[in-house]
Amino acid sequence: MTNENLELKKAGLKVTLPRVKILNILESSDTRHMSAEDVYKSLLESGDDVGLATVYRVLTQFESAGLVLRHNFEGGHAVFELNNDDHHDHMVCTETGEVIEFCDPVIEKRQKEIAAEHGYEIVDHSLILYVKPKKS
Amino acid sequence: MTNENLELKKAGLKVTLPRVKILNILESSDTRHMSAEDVYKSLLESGDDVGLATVYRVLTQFESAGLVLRHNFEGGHAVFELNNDDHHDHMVCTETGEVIEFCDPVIEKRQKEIAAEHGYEIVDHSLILYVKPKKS
DNA sequence: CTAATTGCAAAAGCTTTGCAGCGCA
DNA sequence: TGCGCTGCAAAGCTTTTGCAATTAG
Repeated sequence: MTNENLELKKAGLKVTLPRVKILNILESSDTRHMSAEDVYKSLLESGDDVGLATVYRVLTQFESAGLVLRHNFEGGHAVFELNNDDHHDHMVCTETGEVIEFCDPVIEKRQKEIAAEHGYEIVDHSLILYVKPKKS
Repeated sequence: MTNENLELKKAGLKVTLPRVKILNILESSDTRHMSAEDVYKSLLESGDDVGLATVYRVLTQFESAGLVLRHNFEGGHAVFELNNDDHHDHMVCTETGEVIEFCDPVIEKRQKEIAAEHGYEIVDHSLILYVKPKKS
């Protein structure tokens, strides 16, 4: 049994064609961050006839199962990426749209401390830097 | 001339009733962070007949003018707050919806450094901590 | 007076949902 | 076979836009 199928089973999801195909696209795409529309178009290009509604449903199920992460960058639509369990934040280039991942222990630590100072603990967090190439 | 009117003039916007009223609501509301819908409902409650479309248009103009800031917290709708020129980030309580503002120099500094390490400079950033009350 | 602004309704864009039919276990 | 899944179309939500009427300067 393939790796994808195992992941689906573990998530308690039936191994269906649309789910396997969507998982494949997320795994093989060279852009790690895709919108539902991106995934949908990618399916169409591969000649696979999957409805957009199904793409949304499957991505939402994957998110609940912890297989993918959903981000709300600016621009009105959500983007999804495979969850590799290596937490990171994002830097989005405002000129090229390029997305760079990073993780900074100093920031992570301060976040926890700040929440604690206010009597809270962190459930989740979202840090996005909107950047542009530096003139050197 | 009132303070609000001056702010509008400075922003190059005609001093119209809807604009003054919306600015007033933002200034006098006890919840600093309001959605367009919140502002709209608040207007209706005051007996002011302003269209929702106008609320959106005015808030967008205010944002362009630097009078307000727009944030995309989770939940599918944007929230607006008056821009006091004191930069801060946000902590949103997932249980009560309460919004707490904070600013941490250590994090701010690291953000700039990280962007620079990748050859970028920061245009804008968004840091939101989703938190819950800590069991003590 | 004239250009900017508004209100209404319609449209747009992303996402979700109802339902009948299809497919995996 | 049976329940879950899919596709389609329709609806939902927030936000934007076209246009005629109104208003500020």
